[in-house]
Amino acid sequence: MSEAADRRAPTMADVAKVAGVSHQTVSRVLSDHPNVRESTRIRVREVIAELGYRPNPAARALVTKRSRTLGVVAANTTLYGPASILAGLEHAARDQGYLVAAVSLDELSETALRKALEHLAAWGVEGAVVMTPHERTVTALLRLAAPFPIVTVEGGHDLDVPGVALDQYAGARMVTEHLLSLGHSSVWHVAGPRQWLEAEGRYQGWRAALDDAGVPVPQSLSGDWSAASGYQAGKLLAAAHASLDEASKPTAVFVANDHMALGVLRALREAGLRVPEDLAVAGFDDLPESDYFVPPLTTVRQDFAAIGRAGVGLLLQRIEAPSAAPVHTTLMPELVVRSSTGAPAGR
Amino acid sequence: MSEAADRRAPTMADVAKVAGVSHQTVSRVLSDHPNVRESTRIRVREVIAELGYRPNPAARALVTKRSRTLGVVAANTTLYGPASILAGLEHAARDQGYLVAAVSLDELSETALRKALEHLAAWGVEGAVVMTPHERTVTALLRLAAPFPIVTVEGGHDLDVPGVALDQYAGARMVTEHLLSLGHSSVWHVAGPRQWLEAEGRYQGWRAALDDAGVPVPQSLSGDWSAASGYQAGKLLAAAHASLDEASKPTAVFVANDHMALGVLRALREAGLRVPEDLAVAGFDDLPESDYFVPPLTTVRQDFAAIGRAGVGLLLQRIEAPSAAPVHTTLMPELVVRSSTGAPAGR
DNA sequence: GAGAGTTTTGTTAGCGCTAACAATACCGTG
DNA sequence: CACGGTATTGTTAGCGCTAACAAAACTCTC
Repeated sequence: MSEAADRRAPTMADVAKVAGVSHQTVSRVLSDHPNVRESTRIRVREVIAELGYRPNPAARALVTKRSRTLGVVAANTTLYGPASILAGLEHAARDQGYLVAAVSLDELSETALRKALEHLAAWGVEGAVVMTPHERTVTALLRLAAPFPIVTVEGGHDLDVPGVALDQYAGARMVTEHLLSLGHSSVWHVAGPRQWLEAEGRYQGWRAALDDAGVPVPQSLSGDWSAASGYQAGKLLAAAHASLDEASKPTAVFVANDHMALGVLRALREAGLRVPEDLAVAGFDDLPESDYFVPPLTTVRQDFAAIGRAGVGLLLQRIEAPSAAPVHTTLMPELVVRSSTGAPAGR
Repeated sequence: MSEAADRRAPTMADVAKVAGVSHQTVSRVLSDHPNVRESTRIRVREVIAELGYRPNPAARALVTKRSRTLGVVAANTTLYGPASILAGLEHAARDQGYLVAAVSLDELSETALRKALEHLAAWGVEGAVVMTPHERTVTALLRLAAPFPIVTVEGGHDLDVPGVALDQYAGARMVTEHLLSLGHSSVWHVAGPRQWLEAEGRYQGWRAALDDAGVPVPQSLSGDWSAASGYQAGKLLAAAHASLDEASKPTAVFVANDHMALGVLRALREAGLRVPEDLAVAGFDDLPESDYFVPPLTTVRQDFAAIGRAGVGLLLQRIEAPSAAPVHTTLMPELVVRSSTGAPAGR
């Protein structure tokens, strides 16, 4: 630290001078170019370490036209699912040498999405993953032309944008069939908001399972994913249980996510109904705490890390070959059976 | 689109040529420099819109030496609290014209933190917010010299790094005093892991409240923040309730977070204890679903958006004046009373 | 309507890096 | 040891932008 006032970060030229080579040779060492004599490589590496040299990413991006940055646009990042996917995406991107710029949408409007994409464009991201659970977001995305490739997560597959999604339909079928196999004459459903693609997929899977089994399809209820809305739906279920005749009263319900299922459980309990004896309940998501609900919740688990890896993989592929046909990746969920649908005594 | 093969993005020079001005004038329009004739400004703006010109952030960063990017390092981003803070930080940063690069730590080691900071450094962030809930992370942070300013969130205040934190101590006192005011002879505690600063703060607040009230301090239990660990602690509490004499058995417990409180509630229920009649329970965090636990949980709420704003504010301040004395901001939590500590009948 | 000031615009240089090409150094061969 | 070839290194240009300075163009005044 004796060299006075030289507080600015060392540049490639500084390294070159100290090592007694040209700056280009330093650049070659940094990019692992094969044609560098071993002794030179070692010497340059020493000087780099000694000076604490760090390549300037802006200069590199300027000349290579690659920012090595990916954007991620997500709504509801405080929910377990989206948050897990975000973490998975970041992990995968970092492994590939990319920085992740996160933008959270606090509202699902086209305007908010446009602003988010513009923000990312202004910083020159090479591509972005957009978590588009909502129908509105998807149509907005189709209208909006971003200056970089885009991949969707949970965005449905009838798009000409590549995407990764969990097979909501299959997951819903699994739970419904599990409930039917337990001897229930039918299965009720508390759906999520219809404009959410996940809600729609789960609804369709539930219906298809009932249709295939040839059992009657009860009126479906719906909520907004929150425990509060599940509680309201649960009160309706309790009322139906109390007032309908033996043949048509609900004995099993598939709730579209675990948070709402929590609300349902509470409402049933308050109404004096026992789970699963009077009414079996299943959810979707497998929150870490779902095993500690009263009773522990049967639910559907998804592999978020895999979703993140697939999303980043698809995006990088898209960046390399922007014109290739859009690819869709579908991941399978897994049924987790706990006592809310059977084994009344609990763990 | 008639100009063939001109697929590359327009540059400032292109805009200048079309508008019949020098590129510098375009630059001045972009940066709202006052000395530009109004008619020129309008003309340039038109051409910018017409060509769909977007300034190249790498070129700008190269010459200004400002990336206008902030890093955020966080562990446990799938938990409600950290996820909310992350969203708050992103929001505040975007308002200030900054991009947020998110890095999630999947392990709390010094190595993981170092790698995360190096990753951010390699992309030239101007500063970073590090969410350092764990003692180990904090000491690691002190050892690690990042080439940019750092601000901590929930990192404790005995550092020479500026930080924002919620007053855990005050929050814990509030709950404990609330329970004492209800007539309980003492309050038990299920703590978080001791190395977590939040856990420590809550523990100290609980103890201080008991000491000040001159009541006996029961043995404290502890968990790892998860519902599973809360369940284990709950079993111990139930056992204590069953076996201790009337004077020393637990009648009230303050659990260090809502997830563990959920586990405690389940264990107590399984043991046949009623909440709040046999044992009052309070948590900390106020999850969106805490109002739907059985029974609804008394807890402590924090303002995450405010934490985000404060963090970004502190960081920007630090970037402007890196040498200023470290400032610490403390935010006050709020007690939310629900039926798990009283009003047994519920809502 | 010339001179001094004030706007407004243009010109030049250079941020730190990589790509392309040019120039050496080194190798084995006959 | 001169030759062609290959391995290694150096030189030059330029990515797209802002800062600093230089030059016009426009104001006023008297």
